[in-house]
Amino acid sequence: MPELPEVETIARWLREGRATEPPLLGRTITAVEVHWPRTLAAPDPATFAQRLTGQHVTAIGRRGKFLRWVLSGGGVVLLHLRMSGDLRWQPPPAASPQPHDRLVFAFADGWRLAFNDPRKFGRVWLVEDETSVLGDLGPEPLDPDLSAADFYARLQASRARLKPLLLDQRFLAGLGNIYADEALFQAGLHPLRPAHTLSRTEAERLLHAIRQVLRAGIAHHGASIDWVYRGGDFQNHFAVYRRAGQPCLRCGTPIQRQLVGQRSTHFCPHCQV
DNA sequence: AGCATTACCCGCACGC
DNA sequence: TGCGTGCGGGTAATGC
Repeated sequence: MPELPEVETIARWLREGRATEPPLLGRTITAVEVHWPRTLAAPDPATFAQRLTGQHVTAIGRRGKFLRWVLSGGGVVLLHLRMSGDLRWQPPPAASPQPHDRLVFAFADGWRLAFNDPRKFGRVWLVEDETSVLGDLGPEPLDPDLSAADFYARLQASRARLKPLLLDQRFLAGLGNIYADEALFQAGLHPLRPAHTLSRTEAERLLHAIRQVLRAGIAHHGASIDWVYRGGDFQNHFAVYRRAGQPCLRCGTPIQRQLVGQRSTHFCPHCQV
């Protein structure tokens, strides 16, 4: 799934539609099918379907890795695709559900939008107060209001290792495994380095690297590294992720792979000290 | 004790 | 066939 860049991309095409797909904005919801109830974090399926019927989405946004739909009649739908979630438009006439369709939104003109999720990790909420779900998220790395000084202060406040810290959505919202590895490489920082040991200069370098890597990921519509998602081509621009044993693009030293906090982590043992 | 940090685990599909 | 791996994070367990 979709780390931030892909969520950004999905938000864009939900808003604008693609050549062969309608935009989500303004289309009236006539029914909601719940094929896998556990996908709904809240409320219960009957309430969810009843409250959405007759409404339309007036605005689409993103916060961290959450997609955000503002509803005409009040309330907000939040969607998290996790590892294998996907949103798929289905043209009329309505066919039987695809394998792994967990939630299907049906619209007045016959088009349908399916939340498809093989691994069943994805979640959808319908809330009045979105802070109940998004409240603990850290700042947006691409927000210009996040200053280098702020970022340095946040690093100073933590004794955690850099890699797990970058994946902690309370520290920073939206970074995932690929982008954490790529950003640490670009900043020349070792993933096991304790956060509070970074200098101001190193903190500034890291923030800059994070922003650059995220912008590159967005520009390439995310990465397609396995069967889950095949939209973007950022995988062709990885410096370290999934390149274990291959030569570092900067110094030629073989890239190392190591589990850190249960997540596979890739780095150059020479460039990242 | 109380906080911060880390490990386990959740469905499923794929490649070796 | 079996095993390792995974674009994530809630919760239980552990560490300080």
